[in-house]
Amino acid sequence: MQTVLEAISDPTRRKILELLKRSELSVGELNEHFDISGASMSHHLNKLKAAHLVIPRRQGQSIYYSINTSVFEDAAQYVIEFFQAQGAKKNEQS
Amino acid sequence: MQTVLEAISDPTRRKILELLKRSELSVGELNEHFDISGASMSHHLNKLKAAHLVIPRRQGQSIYYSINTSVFEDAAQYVIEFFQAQGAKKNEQS
DNA sequence: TAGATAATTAGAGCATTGTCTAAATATCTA
DNA sequence: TAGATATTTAGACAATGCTCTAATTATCTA
Repeated sequence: MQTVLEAISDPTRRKILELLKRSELSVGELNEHFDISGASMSHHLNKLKAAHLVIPRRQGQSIYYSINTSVFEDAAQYVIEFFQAQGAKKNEQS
Repeated sequence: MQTVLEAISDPTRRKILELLKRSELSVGELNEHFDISGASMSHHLNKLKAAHLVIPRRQGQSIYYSINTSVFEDAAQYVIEFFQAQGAKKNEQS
């Protein structure tokens, strides 16, 4: 979970995830949405891969990335619970 | 929101928040739960303050910190939406 | 097989982060 | 007012992160 939270703490990587939520994209297609080098894009994709948030699929010369739904949902669950515990505390007090 | 996500990407700060969700604590009381110096604890509390996730209250020589509920809930909402959009996409596809 | 294209890896530069000790600030109490 | 206690700030240090260009790897195609 640590790698997931670090992964989504960077704005570029959150934007990558937002784009991939809409559709699978190649590295080149992804990079059209940013002002960074291909090497930097690879760096961010490596972090997302390390957190198992994305999955690469080679097709010819291109590599297409897509969201790893199961990890994405696990992360959602963790973060939601982390924050909602406060709501629970509030109810206890009232 | 950026500062909030960076704030919760650190394990020490998440643990601080978990402790404060249960009850307001002074810096010294908080620090008993960690193996770091008081200066490091101050550093983390500064980050949490910068994200408006916690609120300090001086009482005598001690400073008590508590969760800033409204920001905490805003952050929850943001993160939930960020992750749940993927669920929405899944439904579209099915 | 060469050359072109797509992506990753290597290596360096610079900023940021988390840690520490020491010094400074704020408050209490004798 | 002095000394003690609680916390923050200053300054330094090592590790990590994001960026770049250049080189490397993998694939396709003529």
